[in-house]
Amino acid sequence: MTNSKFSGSEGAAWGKLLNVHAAMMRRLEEMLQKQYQISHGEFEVLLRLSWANGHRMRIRELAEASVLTHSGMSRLVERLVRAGLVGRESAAEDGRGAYAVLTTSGQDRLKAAEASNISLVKQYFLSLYSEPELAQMASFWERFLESEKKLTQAEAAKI
Amino acid sequence: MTNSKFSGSEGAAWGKLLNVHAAMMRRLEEMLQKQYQISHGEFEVLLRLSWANGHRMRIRELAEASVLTHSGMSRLVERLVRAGLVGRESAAEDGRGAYAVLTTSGQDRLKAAEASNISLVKQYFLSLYSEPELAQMASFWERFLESEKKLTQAEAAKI
DNA sequence: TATATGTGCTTGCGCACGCATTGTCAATAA
DNA sequence: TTATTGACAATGCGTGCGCAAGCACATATA
Repeated sequence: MTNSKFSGSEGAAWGKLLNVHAAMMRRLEEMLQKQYQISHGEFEVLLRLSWANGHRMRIRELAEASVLTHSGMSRLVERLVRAGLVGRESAAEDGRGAYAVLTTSGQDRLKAAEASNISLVKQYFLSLYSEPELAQMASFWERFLESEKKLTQAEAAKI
Repeated sequence: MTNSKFSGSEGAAWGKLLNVHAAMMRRLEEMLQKQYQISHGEFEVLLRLSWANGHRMRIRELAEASVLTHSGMSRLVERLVRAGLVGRESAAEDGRGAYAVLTTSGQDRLKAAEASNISLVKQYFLSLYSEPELAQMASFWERFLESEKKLTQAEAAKI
C-alpha cells in the first residue's frame, strides 16, 4: 500500500501539472472562442476530421477519440453542422451510421484556428523549454501513456 | 512570429500532456464519485478549506482559487452545504460576505477521499518516475507558472 | 450626512453535458 | 425466412456551469 502522503517533489509534480493545464486551457479556450467562435472540444473535432481519410468520421469514432459520450458528440456535431463547418451524411454501407464531414468553410476556419492555437502554445508554453527538455517531457508522457494503455487493456480483459 | 507548425518534440510535449491529464482526471473523478459521492471540483474545495485558517474561506476566495466563477462557486458551496460537508456562516466583519466552513463530517469525508486520491495518483502516475525525474517535472512546471504569473500581472496592469 | 459607486453573493436564464431510452438497422442463428 | 441480439445515433430529462442582473451592504466623495 502506497503511503497516504506526497513527498515534496511528488506533490509538486502532480499538483502543479494541474495548474499548468488549467492555465493553458484558459488561454486556449478564450482565444478560440473570441477569435473563431468555437470551443476547444469543437476545435478538436474539426482537427480530427481534417486528419481523417476523406475528411470524414463516424460519430462513434469521434466520441471514442474524445472525452464525450455518443450523445454529447451527436449534439456537438449538430452544432458544427448548424455553424456550417461540418456536413452530415448518412453512411451508405451502414444504414444506422452517420458521417461528419468537414466542409470547405470548416477547413478554412480550422486552418486559421490551428495556426493560432499552435502559436499560442508555443508562445506561452513551449518557448520556455529547450529542445532536449521538450524531448524529455515527451518521453515522460510516453511512459505514462504506455502504462495506462496496458492497464486499460487489462481492465477490459477482466470484464 | 513563431512558426505555425510544431516540431516533433513540441507536438508530443504538448499534445501528450493533454492525454495524460485527461486519463488521470477520468480515473480520479470516477473514484471520487463512486467512493465518496463528490466531484473533483467539490473535493478541491474541501481540500482548500482544510488548509485554511479556521477551516473557513469566503466564497470569493474559493472562486478565485479555482476554475469557477463566483456564481458557480456559490452553487457548489450550496451543494456541499446540502450534503452536510460544509456550513455557511455570514461574515461578521462584512455584512455582504459569507464563509464556507468545513464541518466534522466534511473533514472525515475529505480525509478518506484525500487518502484515496493520493494513493491513486501514486499508483498510476508518480510510481512511474524516479525521485530526480519528479523533481525535474516539478521544476518544469515551476518555470511555466512563474512565467504565467508575470504575464497575468502584466496584462492586469495594462487594463 | 447624503449620494454615488463598488463589492459579495445569489438567482433567472440559456447552454452543454451524461444517463437512460428509443428508433432504426445489421448480423447471427434457428 | 424469421426471430434475436447487438450496435449506431438521436432525444427526453436532470444537472452544473457562465453570464447578466439583482439585492444587500460597504466605501468614497461631496
